[in-house]
Amino acid sequence: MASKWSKSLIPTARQVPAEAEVPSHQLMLRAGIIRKLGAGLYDYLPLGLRSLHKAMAIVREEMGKAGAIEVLLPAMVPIELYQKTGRDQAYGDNLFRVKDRHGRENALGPTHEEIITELVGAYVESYKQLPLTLYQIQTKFRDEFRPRFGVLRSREFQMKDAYSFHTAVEGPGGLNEIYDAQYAAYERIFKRCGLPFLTVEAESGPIGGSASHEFMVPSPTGEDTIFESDKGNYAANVEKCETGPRSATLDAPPVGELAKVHTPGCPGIDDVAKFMKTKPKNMLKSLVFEVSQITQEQMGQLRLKASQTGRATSEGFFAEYVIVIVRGDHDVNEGKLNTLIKSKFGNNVSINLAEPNEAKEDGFAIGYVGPQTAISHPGVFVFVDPDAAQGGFWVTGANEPDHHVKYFNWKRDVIDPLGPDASQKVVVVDIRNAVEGDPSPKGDGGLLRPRKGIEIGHVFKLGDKYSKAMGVTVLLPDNSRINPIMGCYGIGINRILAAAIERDSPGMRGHDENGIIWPAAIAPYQVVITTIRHEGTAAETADRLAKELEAGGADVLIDDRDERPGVKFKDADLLGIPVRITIGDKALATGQVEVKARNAPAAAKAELIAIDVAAKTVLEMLKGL
RNA sequence: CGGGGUGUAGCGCAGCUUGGUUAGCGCGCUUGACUGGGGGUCAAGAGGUCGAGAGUUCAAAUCUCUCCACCCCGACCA
Repeated sequence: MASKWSKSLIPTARQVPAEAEVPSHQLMLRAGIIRKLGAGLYDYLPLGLRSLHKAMAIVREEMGKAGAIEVLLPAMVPIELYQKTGRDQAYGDNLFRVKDRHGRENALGPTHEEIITELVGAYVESYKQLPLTLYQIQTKFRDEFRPRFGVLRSREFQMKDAYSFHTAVEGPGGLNEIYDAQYAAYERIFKRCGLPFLTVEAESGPIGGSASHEFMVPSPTGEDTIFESDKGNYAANVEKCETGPRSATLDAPPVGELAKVHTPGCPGIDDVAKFMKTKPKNMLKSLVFEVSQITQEQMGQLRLKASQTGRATSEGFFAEYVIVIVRGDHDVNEGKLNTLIKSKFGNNVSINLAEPNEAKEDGFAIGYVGPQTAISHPGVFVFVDPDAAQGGFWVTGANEPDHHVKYFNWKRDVIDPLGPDASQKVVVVDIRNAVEGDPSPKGDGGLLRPRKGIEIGHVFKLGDKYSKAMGVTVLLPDNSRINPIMGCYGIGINRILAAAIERDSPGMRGHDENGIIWPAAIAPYQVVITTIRHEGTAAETADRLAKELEAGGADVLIDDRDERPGVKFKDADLLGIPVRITIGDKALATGQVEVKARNAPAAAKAELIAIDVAAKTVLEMLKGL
């Protein structure tokens, strides 16, 4: 049955609620799709739920085609499961915790690797049962620092999360095969949802794992920064984005005498630059990181506190602190740093910005640290970005509070004093976030260009991180046991809706000055029938057309309200239903109705079509929307 | 968590500086009339713990204190 507007709950608003900043948020509120209940908490009204369900249906179909099987796990899970993998710590305050009446602690799941692994551990005993891909569509909870942009970053949201289990990475049934199948399914899903998207290499973050890709809808309102090579053969999230070779020299001759400058109350780059009348790009920024070793059992909890500045461990030489030096106008990339640290010190270490007071006790003048620290702290490693490993007029910290130096020179002030240790202690390496114009890592002369994107999907190759931590094994043909290899694959369903409204690519605009322009596949209705006066023949014709359209598979909303035509037209545009059929006396007199696509230019006239063929014509039209 | 800001009718806002009738305006809502192809006109209405609590005062939306919620920027993150 077609829906009647007057019988539904579609509270449209003329004015934009003050809290909404981005177009999708504003329009979802104005069109009566969502309503805010609290920070990052939204009611989905009838229109919103319809779209959500449509996106879910597409996801389910494509998951099925990719061989994934649907399950439903509890949203509330015992905290012990997350403790087993250390993610109760890794997720930190983002994890919602609830105590039950017996005082038992539970988490509201932010993502379900542990829970699915537990399930598979219980029932999957043999390699014969693998590969296995399970998925669910479920409400996830994350206690975001700062929920914002409406449903783009909310504290409760619908996620499709799939998990695959394998005995091997390569070969038939291996992780790579399923990863590729999920990747392909994602491309089909987003294409069907009418989203212009690109896939980028990504950092895996607290989920962990070896490889990962994100699916991004380009949009100026996106929170992620993507870099693309202008040769079109490389794209990555800034968190992951590598750069091609950049030249570096620590041998450049000094351009002036090292001079200490009193810079009272200027710990920040910008303050110092202003104070010394120079630019951040002429400064060296030194960040102090603390390296800690972590045992497999107590991941994320045990921190080794060394008494000296450096010491020997089973891993070999072990630094307690690492200094990272980048140009003042650049940012340290913690993902790159993490990878670097792990390759140097082993997988059991983690790295964090040093706690200022602790570091001060250990002799670091936080806020005024410079590369010369490497000399006074024998155990400290120094990683230098190539752009910082140059000659020039460098301003940097003097390693004492309220003082900086100018004319710092690598060779004279660090390399030579260190002597033979220098090459081991001072390492030049790509350690910063990419910036516009950096060389592409493909090394083909391409240059990196930035843009913003909304992350709608993310796929990961997890390896055995979770199966190992959870103690899950399967038997192989030779009767040996392994921890299954895993992949995981997430889609933010709510974000599909917001991204559809935000989208702005040629021929794929998600909104204009009049309202939303839904892609037909996830529009709450495909057709809205607007009667100029809802009575008599017009009302009957509306019902008749609705019936024919529904027989053809389209969802129809009949605007049966006793409103003036102007109001109905404005609301129809605001809602963004792909096709509007207008029924008025003039056309009706000649047996016709008017048909207009929402994405047609506002000035374009509606097409007059005979009632008998109207449904057929509209159904045909919808295929292209 | 740091910085900034806002809480007055469903939505958007004024009033607060300088305390003083019954707290206003626009949109929306109700009723009636006229109207009827891009957010109509007129008339009559309904709707408020002024975020909460405490204090000062003869008197508090307005001044003071405490708390709460929300928004923006940042640090951190799907």
